[in-house]
Amino acid sequence: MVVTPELLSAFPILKPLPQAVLADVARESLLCKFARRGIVLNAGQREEHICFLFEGRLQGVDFTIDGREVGLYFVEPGDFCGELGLFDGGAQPEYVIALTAAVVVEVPMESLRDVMMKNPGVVNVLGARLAARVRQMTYQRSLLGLPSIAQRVCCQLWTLVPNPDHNERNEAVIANPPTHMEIAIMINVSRETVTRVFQTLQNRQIVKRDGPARLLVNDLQSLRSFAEGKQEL
Amino acid sequence: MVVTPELLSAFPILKPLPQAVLADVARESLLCKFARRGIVLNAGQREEHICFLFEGRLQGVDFTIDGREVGLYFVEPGDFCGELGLFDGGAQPEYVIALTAAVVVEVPMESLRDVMMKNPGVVNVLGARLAARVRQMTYQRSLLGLPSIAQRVCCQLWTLVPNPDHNERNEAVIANPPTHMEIAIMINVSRETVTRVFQTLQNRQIVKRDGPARLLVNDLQSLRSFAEGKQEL
DNA sequence: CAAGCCGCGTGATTGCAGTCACATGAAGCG
DNA sequence: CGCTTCATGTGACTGCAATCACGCGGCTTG
Repeated sequence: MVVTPELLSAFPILKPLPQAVLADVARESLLCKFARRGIVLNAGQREEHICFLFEGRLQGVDFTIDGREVGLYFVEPGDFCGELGLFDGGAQPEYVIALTAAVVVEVPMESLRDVMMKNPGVVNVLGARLAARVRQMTYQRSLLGLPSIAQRVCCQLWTLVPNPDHNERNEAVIANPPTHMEIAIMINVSRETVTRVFQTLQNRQIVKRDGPARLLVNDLQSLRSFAEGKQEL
Repeated sequence: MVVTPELLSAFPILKPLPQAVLADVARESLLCKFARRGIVLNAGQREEHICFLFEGRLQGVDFTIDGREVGLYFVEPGDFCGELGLFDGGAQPEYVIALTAAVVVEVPMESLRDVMMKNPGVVNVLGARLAARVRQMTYQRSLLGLPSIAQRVCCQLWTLVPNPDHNERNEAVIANPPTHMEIAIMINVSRETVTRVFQTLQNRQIVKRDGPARLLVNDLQSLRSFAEGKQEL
């Protein structure tokens, strides 16, 4: 499908680029749709494109030596993934799969590498993004150190709440929430355990399902205090 | 203490730089010694230097909300840490502490940033290093997904074996090995559990202590098959 | 040299989350 | 429209690692 420069400029990282460059990149890019559970990026291969997510939710996953699934990060609309090879030419280390039906713009790695070489600003932005990724992974790792399982679930839920809502209001909506299983592999617990924590949160009216594609958080402040361990579930 | 350009060129990342540049950087750098448990980098602050490790072993550590220590990575001689701020100007996310007495070259972030701007090659090398860091964190995260605790310990031990020895011979030496506690926080287990696994490994003559500062691995292949889950402990 | 600290070793106990098994209900699909 | 698949809900059981408590020996340190 055709990709317009306007579509590309919807992504914060690409927005600062001059129109002419955007047009070039757009010409070489592809608009792809993925079904739920579709494989967006394959591990082990030298993937030939960077994926910009327009709609839906993706998850980076890895597998342990014995075949267990491990969740690494979520990708939200406006963000991208698969950029590691830009820096070292190496293979994609982890799989990226679609958690919901998703719309993705695939930009060839080569064209982005060219843009990167010519526009010093882009290198900096991409470097900053990679740094942010390291920070996020560090945070996620510290989550795994929490001894209380319920706290882990609440922390993960808290990170799924759109940032602007964190302090603003006392309720929020999480669109296209991950399934219990998908949350479970992020925080090293079993699916049933996540279900049981959600059950408790629902009983206390802290969260509420709103159809299959929306999760309401009624009481952000309570969720927060559980996440921070100020209150026990 | 005085830092010579020759000392700097002992580090693979700096080696390719022209002598003149190295001399400039050397003039602004400091040679620091840290005692065991010394704090090399502080979390939360905007640290003003990158630390190149000359001798000893460092560990990046974070803390959970409730104060538990979490191990993130080890730094070996020839490597460096604290570079994240170079990319996004942000604060150092985690602490870095000395596991053994250590000799460190502290290069001011500003001078390295200058070098980076002027030598496009350096940006690429630093970018590649950051990418390697992401790959390493991904691997470490997948370790945590392993259901068998003994396997986790063996995997971590395996990563401590110097790379060149991996396939070469059937024995190896780990210099300045981390304590059981320091290994424990890397893989989310208790100190006692690490001790018990080591006890088993010693009984089977797979590893052996050689004084306080050296750990002998007698049977690399066995260690490997435990790490890969091909054999149960 | 004595004191104290620290890293390591080890047993007993226990609680908690993993696992298994199955029910239920909603959503996709031919 | 019926069938299947998948996400979720829930109870019973159990095993395993965390925790606690303590001993031991070596190293620093005053």
